[in-house]
Amino acid sequence: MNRNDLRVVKTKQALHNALLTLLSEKPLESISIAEICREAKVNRGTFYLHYEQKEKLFEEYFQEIMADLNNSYEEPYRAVTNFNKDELDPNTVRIFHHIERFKMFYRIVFSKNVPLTYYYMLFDEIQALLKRDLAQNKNTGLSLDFYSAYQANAIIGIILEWYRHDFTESVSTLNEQLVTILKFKP
Amino acid sequence: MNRNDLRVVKTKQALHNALLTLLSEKPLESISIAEICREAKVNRGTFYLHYEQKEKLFEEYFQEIMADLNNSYEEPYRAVTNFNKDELDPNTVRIFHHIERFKMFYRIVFSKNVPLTYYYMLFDEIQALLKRDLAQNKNTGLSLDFYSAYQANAIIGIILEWYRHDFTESVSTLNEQLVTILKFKP
DNA sequence: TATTTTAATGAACACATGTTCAATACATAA
DNA sequence: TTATGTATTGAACATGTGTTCATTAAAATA
Repeated sequence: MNRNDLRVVKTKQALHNALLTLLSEKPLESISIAEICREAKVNRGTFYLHYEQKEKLFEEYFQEIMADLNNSYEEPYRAVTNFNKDELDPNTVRIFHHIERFKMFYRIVFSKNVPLTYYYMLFDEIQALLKRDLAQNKNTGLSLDFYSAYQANAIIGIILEWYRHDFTESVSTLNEQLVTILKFKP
Repeated sequence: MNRNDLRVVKTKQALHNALLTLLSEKPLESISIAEICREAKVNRGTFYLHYEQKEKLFEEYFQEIMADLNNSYEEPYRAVTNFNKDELDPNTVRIFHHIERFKMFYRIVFSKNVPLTYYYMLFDEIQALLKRDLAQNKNTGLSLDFYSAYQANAIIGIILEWYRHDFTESVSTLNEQLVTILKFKP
């Protein structure tokens, strides 16, 4: 399957557009593959030539979003992960901006009936960012795998709670909360 | 639908046993409702009388596991959540024991193609435990919702990483890692 | 035990899934 | 432009999904 073949490009584009159209009408879980194909005017067999599930199609979008998280927010996010807690400026935390920007996607990612795949994609991305920054600290007895998993998922915990509040709080409120938590010594 | 009616009890039991039998052969995602009903010798229509999806059936088991997490581990877990970090004895942390005990279930809960539902059930349970313990600390500017979400999901982050290592590390190694992380001041 | 109530059944329905295969249409490269 | 390669199509098939409804069987209760 040659990804550059115009036929392939056309088909994938049609499926992408069809999914986006349908997503604006109803949630991912109630969209069928047959429906996507009807909308895209693509044979159902052709769908299976490119994707196993409708989730794989959505995954292609999500990868672009993960690239955004990685590229645009790497530097400012590092400010948090460095854990210079007392010098930390809430406004340098960019991750919540990113989430807010792609709110409609994260509503899907965090919805109950969606597979864990997307959660792992987000987790992997943040954990990789953290690992890069934490690699310097060679603390004896501290496993980089577990420590980065701990910190990465903690951040996602806040995002999860934010999602459950239907993203009502402002980005700066979230930033302040994170900074307060990181500074807090019980 | 009377939950005490013997017919209901019998049907649910048959479906429970059928699911357990099939789960020992293959993953949840590749088990069909029709298959469960054939195995349980229950009419497919009857299944829909009690559950909407096969996931709801699995959920009934998982609720028992959550009850175990809540009951047996509440007290010792509190030792961690009190954040008397320097006095903390790694052996008092019981949550990893619980996970290890129900390893086969958590393999399902954390697998890629399973819906987020179970993740939320685990998250809710741990967050509720934390909220109970953290309610005393009335720290200005610190939201209990976000702080407990942060801490609860951080713990799950460690469990997630453990799952990805296929639970190879020992429980005491996990306990030590958690204590080290909690003591660590960057 | 006899009567009432209601859960379970089987059959049928329209639609979705996942797969196969020969026929066709359309890019790419000669 | 033509020849070659291959992505796409349509049709078919077995199976699964989710729902309805009259009938049957088995509990609860009187």
